[in-house]
Amino acid sequence: MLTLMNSQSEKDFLSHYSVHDYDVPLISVDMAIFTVQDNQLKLLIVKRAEHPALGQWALPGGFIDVQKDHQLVDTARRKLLAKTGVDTAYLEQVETIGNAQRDPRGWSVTVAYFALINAQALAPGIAVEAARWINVDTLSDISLAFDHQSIASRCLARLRNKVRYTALPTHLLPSTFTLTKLQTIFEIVLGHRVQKKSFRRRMLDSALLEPTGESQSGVTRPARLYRVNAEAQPYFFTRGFEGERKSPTSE
Amino acid sequence: MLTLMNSQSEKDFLSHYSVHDYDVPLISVDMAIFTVQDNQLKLLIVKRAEHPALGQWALPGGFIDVQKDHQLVDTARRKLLAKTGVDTAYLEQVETIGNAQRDPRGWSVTVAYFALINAQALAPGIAVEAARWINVDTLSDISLAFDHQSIASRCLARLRNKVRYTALPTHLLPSTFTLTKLQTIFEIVLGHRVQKKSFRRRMLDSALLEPTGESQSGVTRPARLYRVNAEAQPYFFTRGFEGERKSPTSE
DNA sequence: AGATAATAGTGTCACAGAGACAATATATAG
DNA sequence: CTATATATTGTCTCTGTGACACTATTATCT
Repeated sequence: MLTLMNSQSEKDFLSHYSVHDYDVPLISVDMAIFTVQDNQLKLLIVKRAEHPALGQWALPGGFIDVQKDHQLVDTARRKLLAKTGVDTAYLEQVETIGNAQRDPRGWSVTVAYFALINAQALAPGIAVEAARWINVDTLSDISLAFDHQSIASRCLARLRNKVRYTALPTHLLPSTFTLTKLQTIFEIVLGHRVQKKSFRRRMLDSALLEPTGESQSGVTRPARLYRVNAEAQPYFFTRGFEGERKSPTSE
Repeated sequence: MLTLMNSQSEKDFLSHYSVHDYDVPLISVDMAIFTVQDNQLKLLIVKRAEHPALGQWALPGGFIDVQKDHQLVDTARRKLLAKTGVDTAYLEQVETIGNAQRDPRGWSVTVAYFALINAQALAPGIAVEAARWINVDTLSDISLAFDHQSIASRCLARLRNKVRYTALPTHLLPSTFTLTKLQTIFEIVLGHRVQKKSFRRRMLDSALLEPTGESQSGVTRPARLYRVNAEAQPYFFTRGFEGERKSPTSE
């Protein structure tokens, strides 16, 4: 009953189909990999080892391997693992850009992801020479291949925006952490201070965290350790951090 | 100085490059086109005229035309125009899905967009037989080709979520409208009622709208007409609609 | 042992914006 | 002039953030 007006069966159609009969765009995956080191939010860039843009700094990325990659995010995961040695990270698709200008090879589409990784999990020796962590604040000073600077900016904007009303930055920390550590990470990512009380209220009321029962002892009062609550669903706070309420110096 | 270890120049490289030397995925654009008719949020589906999945209902979509389309969104715009006759619509990229299973032709990537159009702008006669507007509430009862049901759900979820803290539904109305009309559209999209006062406060305080100075006269008190403020930047409310505060029937 | 320094954690009020609900305003129709 | 229907406004409550000060707990110093 599916024959309809077209007498060719789907099976016949598929047996003669080849993507190479068409003028197809390139498709790739590019990644903005973020971590926090030295109290700075940093982005990984790599030096291109192949044409085009050989020798230029760029975001890690590459083509889909239709044999190895079961789905799109696997391509991202594979690139992440290759460049950082990390296979447990938060990955989020940000945007797909496609046009005829962005790559000299022709019409090209790239799917941008961002990843958050814990700096402690980084394999130390990997690709030191061909890779660099740059402070995101210096992103605008740096020249990257293709449209990677713009892609990186978009990923950063998405991250910063999302941090306002989710608990994403937990992924930038080891599996257990103190609330003060977590707050510091939030502040680094957001780029401004937040009120201690507001921060703690949010985190503790949301049930996103659970206490491990242990404390981190130091030279001062020990801080309780927390981990991410495994049962917690992705959670959106009904209000974001609002930033400062009164600005005494500016009207 | 860009010669490096690789003696081939980028020009040489590009002159020998062909995308057809590689195993590349298919890439397409699929769209969830929404409008409001008869006080219902509706989604456009079309009957497939070609293999594969010939004769099945699906989301409008298709391949990038590397000649006609300057960028990805142009593909979406072109498909939208072809199916609805509408060329002024709100378009937003939602998600890109890629895997080996979703299309029988092989590894396939699709970029999903949603569009909001004003029902009054619809060209009446276009493709009536091969297209249908379905109520989004019946989406789960309907079988669509490929993974289009899942894509449509994601687009709907994105739309509903975004309506909570933006003024997107203005795009579902003609260029001038009353606040009551706008509120009704919000309620239809959100799927629940909102408080009249809250709604008006938000809209009027945000400066997203500006009064036309005119009123719509009817059998009762005339309602002021508004239009979208052209200078207004995309605006996110600091709080979303919160829904009902007390639920008297459920504890 | 007691004082000090330093960070962890809490109490409390002000404030903004949403929800609830009622009151008032302004058209047309009869 | 009155009734009806919808538009528009007033005002109180409620929730969650910002501000800021206060208390708690540890190690170290004297």
